[in-house]
Amino acid sequence: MRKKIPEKSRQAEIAFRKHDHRRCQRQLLSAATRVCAERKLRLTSRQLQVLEILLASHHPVGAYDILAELNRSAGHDQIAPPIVYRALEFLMTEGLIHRIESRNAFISCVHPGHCCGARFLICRDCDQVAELEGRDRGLLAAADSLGFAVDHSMVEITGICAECQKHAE
Amino acid sequence: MRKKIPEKSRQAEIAFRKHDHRRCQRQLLSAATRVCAERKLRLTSRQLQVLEILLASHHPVGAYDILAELNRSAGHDQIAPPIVYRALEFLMTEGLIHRIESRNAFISCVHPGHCCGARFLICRDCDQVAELEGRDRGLLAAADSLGFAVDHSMVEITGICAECQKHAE
DNA sequence: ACGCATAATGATATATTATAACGTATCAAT
DNA sequence: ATTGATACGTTATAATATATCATTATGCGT
Repeated sequence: MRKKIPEKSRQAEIAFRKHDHRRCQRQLLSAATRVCAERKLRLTSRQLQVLEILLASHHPVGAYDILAELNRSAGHDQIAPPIVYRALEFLMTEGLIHRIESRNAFISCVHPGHCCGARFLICRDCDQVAELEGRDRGLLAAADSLGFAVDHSMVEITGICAECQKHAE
Repeated sequence: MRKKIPEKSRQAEIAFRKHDHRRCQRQLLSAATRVCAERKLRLTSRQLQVLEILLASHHPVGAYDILAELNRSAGHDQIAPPIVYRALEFLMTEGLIHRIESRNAFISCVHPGHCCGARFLICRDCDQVAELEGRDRGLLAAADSLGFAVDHSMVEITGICAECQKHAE
């Protein structure tokens, strides 16, 4: 018998569930805005642009895809890589997005600003990424027993999500 | 009270312990040779060369560092990237080495050929990497409860190892 | 030993991802 | 208005990875 999933993590696997993404997007955007306001940071229009591109889906997006997207809407003056990477760095520092190392790509965080030790399930069929909330107690305990002081943990699980398994049948 | 670490995983955090690395290296090399023999695979001299470079330490090594190392011993005819990447691919497929995604680098496996769901502790001070053995039950259970079919898992924990913490005091 | 199929290597070119370095613009606080 | 901090813009280049095709080595059946 599995323990009931706690209230706080209900949104965790939203990527794999059918949901009103418009709404999801709006909520995440306003949460991000709120986080920046609380921290007295200005979220510049470039940073916002990049964040919005990532909020558009639960797929990871590469820096150069973001760049292309920006250039599409930029008109004639082309934007260069550093601009994207800087915006990404800001957003990561503030915990509004994550980097998916196994893809060299970025994804919006589903609980902006409150993330530590995020863990991802990456569907290699639909390419969507779900973010499990909460720390991994077993792992941290193992590190602890070796006297290892954890700084940052990165967990990326690749596989096939429930939905895609159904379709494959 | 912590459960006793099982026999099988005793070698797990060897990277962070003082040990006779010559011996460690020899053992891993012969284990790798044995694995290839069992699987009726030939371990070519290139592949062996690359493996030996990785066995030299418990540090992750970048593909281009390996390349440089090969070229150092190669004499005048220079070796090109694809050669290294191909050898790395072979070694990874056979579970003789791992890729450390957060570093874009590679490291020898401490239990060659029998690896699944390896988890790494990466010391950002001494740069050594310990490989925890065994799967992460909590994580797999979480994936399972969402109906997610796990394929491959990547766990990389960054921090400071016990030894480096002592030195920093 | 010979020839075939397979797999690994070698070589060239290029794609993809990321950063260094330096100057300019913006904005808020004084 | 001046200043200090931060983000932006621009150019160049570093670092990582792969596509492609020709060549060589190896294992295997005869």
